[in-house]
Amino acid sequence: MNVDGLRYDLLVALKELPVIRQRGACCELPEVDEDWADQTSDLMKALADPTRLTMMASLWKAQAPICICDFTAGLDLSQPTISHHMAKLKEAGLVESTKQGIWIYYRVRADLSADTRKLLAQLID
Amino acid sequence: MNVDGLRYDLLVALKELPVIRQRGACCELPEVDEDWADQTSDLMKALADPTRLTMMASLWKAQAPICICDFTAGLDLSQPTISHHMAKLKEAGLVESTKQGIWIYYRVRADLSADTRKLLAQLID
DNA sequence: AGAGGGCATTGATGAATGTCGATGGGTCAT
DNA sequence: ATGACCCATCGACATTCATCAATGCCCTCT
Repeated sequence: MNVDGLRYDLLVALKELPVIRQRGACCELPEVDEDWADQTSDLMKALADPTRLTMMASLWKAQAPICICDFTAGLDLSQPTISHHMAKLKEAGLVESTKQGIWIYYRVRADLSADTRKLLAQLID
Repeated sequence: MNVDGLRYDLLVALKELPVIRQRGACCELPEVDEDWADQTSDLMKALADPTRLTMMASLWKAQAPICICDFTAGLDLSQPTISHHMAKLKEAGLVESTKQGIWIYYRVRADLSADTRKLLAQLID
């Protein structure tokens, strides 16, 4: 059954289908802040790797500083690669480090925003 | 002031610092599920792009199907690029599509897990 | 049937990314 | 001071990714 070229069963299937569309005519999109998209995608990029996610989850669960050497020993990757991934987490503002003799301890950044903390909790817990 | 080669101010700064460490000795890491890391990083990768985040936020806010042509008209990218990004969101299981005449409408997947919904709400709202 | 619009797919290209070996700076024990 | 250990940086390489032009399929209107 057709009415103006639209099938009613699909109209039902599509909740709140926009207006009857005409060729070449487009609708407006909801406003999405460009800066938000850029910043949030940067955060997602920092977490878009299994190794970094594992590191972040370890630090989150430990609630305490962890030495880089523990990651180097525990994860099956070379030391430069571990260092590189941790540097990315640091660059993203997710972790901070403290030197302790010959060791360097990393921890979840103390002044992380509440939003970011909720996000991590939602991801990891 | 030094005691056993450790400075007290750093001990204070580092809550719950692990045991006094010896050279060559490493500690155990909190358990992090490997499958969780792989799956979650895949989800992060799907969201690790400003364009895809904008699309996802539009669909999330609209709470209704949106025609691809609206994204093509609204975002400053070529039609194949828009199509490519939407295909990635679909492959990640975040959106679903319905054909409607010559148009294709996308929406947030109806059977999205509660966890993923919470994550998106945390990100977008 | 023919024309034209909407969208996915393909192929190509430049940029970004993950990984490692080699190197170097810094710290501690001998 | 010398050696050993920890870690970051550099250079190189292979892979992945974002992007676009060209193409083709499907749908609708005439």
